[in-house]
Amino acid sequence: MTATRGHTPVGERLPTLEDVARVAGVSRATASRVINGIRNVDPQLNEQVWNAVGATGYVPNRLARSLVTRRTGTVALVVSDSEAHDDDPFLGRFFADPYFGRVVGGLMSVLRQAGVQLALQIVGTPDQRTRLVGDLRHGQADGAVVLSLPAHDPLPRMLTDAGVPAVLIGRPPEPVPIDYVDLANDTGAALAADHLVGRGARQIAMISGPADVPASSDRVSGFRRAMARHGHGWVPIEHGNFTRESGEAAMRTLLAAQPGLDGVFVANDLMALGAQTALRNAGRRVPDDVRVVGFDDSSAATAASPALTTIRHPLEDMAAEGARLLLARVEDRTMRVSSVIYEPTLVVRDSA
Amino acid sequence: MTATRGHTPVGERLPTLEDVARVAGVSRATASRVINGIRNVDPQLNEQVWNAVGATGYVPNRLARSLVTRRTGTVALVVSDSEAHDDDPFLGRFFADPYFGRVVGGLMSVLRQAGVQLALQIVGTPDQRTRLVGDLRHGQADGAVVLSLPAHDPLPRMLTDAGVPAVLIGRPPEPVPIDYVDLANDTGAALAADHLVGRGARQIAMISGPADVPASSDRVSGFRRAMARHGHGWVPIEHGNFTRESGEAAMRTLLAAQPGLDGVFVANDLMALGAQTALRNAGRRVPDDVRVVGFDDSSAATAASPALTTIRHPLEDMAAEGARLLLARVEDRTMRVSSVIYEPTLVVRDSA
DNA sequence: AACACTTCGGAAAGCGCTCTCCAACCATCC
DNA sequence: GGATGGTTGGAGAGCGCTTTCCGAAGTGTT
Repeated sequence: MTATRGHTPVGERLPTLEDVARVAGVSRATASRVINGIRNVDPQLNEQVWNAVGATGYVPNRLARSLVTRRTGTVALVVSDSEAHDDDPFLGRFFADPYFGRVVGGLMSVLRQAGVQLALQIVGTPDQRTRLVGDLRHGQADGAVVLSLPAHDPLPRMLTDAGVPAVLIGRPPEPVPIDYVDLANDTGAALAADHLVGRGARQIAMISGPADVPASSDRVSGFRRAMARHGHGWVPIEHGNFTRESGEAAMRTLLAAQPGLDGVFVANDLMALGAQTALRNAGRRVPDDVRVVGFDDSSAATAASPALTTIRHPLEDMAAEGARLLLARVEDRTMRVSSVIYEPTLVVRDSA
Repeated sequence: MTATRGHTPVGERLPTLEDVARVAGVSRATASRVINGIRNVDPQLNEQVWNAVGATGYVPNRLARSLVTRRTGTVALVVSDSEAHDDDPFLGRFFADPYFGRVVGGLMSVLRQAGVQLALQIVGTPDQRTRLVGDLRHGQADGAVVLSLPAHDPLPRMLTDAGVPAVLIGRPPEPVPIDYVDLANDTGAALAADHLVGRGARQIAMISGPADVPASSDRVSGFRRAMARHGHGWVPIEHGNFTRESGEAAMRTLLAAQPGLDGVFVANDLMALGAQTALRNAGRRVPDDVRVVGFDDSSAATAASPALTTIRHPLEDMAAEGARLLLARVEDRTMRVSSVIYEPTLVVRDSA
């Protein structure tokens, strides 16, 4: 069936508010009021208008509406990657990682109910950043959720300066007056430390992520502090870059330097997978010879063998809270800048 | 610094084209032409306008522009889930699955370069479908990429009827004149069959997905046909629902019915993971006692132990092609309806 | 019955932009 | 020198909607 079958035809174009008004025998203003439920309108006219809406098959034009209301019913999900080239393979990995999807899922769980849609934006170059901020100031979207990847990202600051409602997933690398949700990474690391020690490990090392990523450095400092409390004033740490391969390499290095190692905390599950491979290749059994604790409780953790003991962050909940925070700020821009920190939990499986 | 620092102030509001024109000493029309690079404009005026743009910090308002050009520079990514309740836990799983992210990554790789952004939409109820189609007809987005989950989804048909440019990822369950990209699921299943037989398996079964999902039924029929060619006129098949748990359960059932089983093709990696667990619990070694072949080559496949032999689909490439197809149709709506089918490949790892 | 007070619908002014006309201008040609 | 053709810039009409501002009713009070 064609789209207008059964409707009062109005030529080729889509029915507009004008058409509805004409059919209902009222003015455009009245039709608008009825449709938006503004002010008391005579029940009689009210019905006439709704009938006309039905007869014409009218659907409001969001664009036109947004132009005047300055509200779009859209928030931007900005993936900020300072090194992004146009076909950065890194981005492919990023999207394929469940991290991205979990964030989207968490956001959508809140946004859907508010009837808000999510527009995905990727920015890499300074140029793209400027354009993005410009578009956002124009109300291209009502606000932005920022997934900031690089260590020194000017974007959060630019957004606050421009007065764009924005919320960060993960704390800003440098202090910026911006709303954010984050995980207590240090507490999570401490949980891992306590567990390793509790399981009787004596020679404990850590495989960390890049030093300049906040989440990563927080895990390092949290782990160091907790280990110190357990009497380990110094902990060998090897850096990786959150990939499986880097975890495997780091584990080999660690093992070479300290063959008696019997416990390792790895800053994410993917690297932990690599570490397990390295351990297996070195003839170590997990968890009997070496205890391994990961971080993230990603799907990799349950797929691993032995299944990974790891630190779980409620990423969906965090993202959902971020969405709520953003929506609140869109509503009231003068709201006090706030942050919400989530506590991670230890998930004990087989690796430690 | 405030946003207008260093700019010719124009009061509280953002600079408009009008402001630029005034500063440049030309008419709004001329300023518009310069900014959009239309027609030959006197180089002198051209420069004046660009200077004015710099001086005012002007950024075009996309909304206003879209309203008149009827082009938004946005395509919608529609996740169609007929059973979606407002807080459907299924959707959470869907987003967390790398499938979603890989599609997004593939789409973005093309869309980014075209300067097009992606707006995520989830539709479940008939009501939401109608609204979505209405919005799309209005040019809320230039087109739609549809991820259709349910078996009998009216959405594809609705979109073509409404004349909205759209492309499906995965073939439509019922024939609809709509562009789509898909995987040769049957060929992939045949690959698995050949491999299992080639490895010497004699008693082969399959764990399939829901019968009414095209991708799933194609894998079943492809597998059956290939097995028939190898002389296995009949293959026991147990249904799962693509989750790990259902794979485990299906494997147990299969094993109970046919203890001598020595090869199994599982319609996706996640269920294959579950199947491996069930096999291990039943004291079967993989691949020595039972060979296992999965499907998808998801991250679960490499994380599994033993690592999964599986069928790889180039999902990113497929999504990218989908984006290209859509962009082409947006450009030329009369384009012939076309589909692109990708060939899967066998990835041999340790499980078979 | 005259007054103030409230309620309600319509006219019209935008929101910021594009693009069609049309007038003005320049160069060219007979 | 006037007619011709080709550029180029400006005026202004929209795109579809919301919302302010008013005037016209309707309600209640003295």
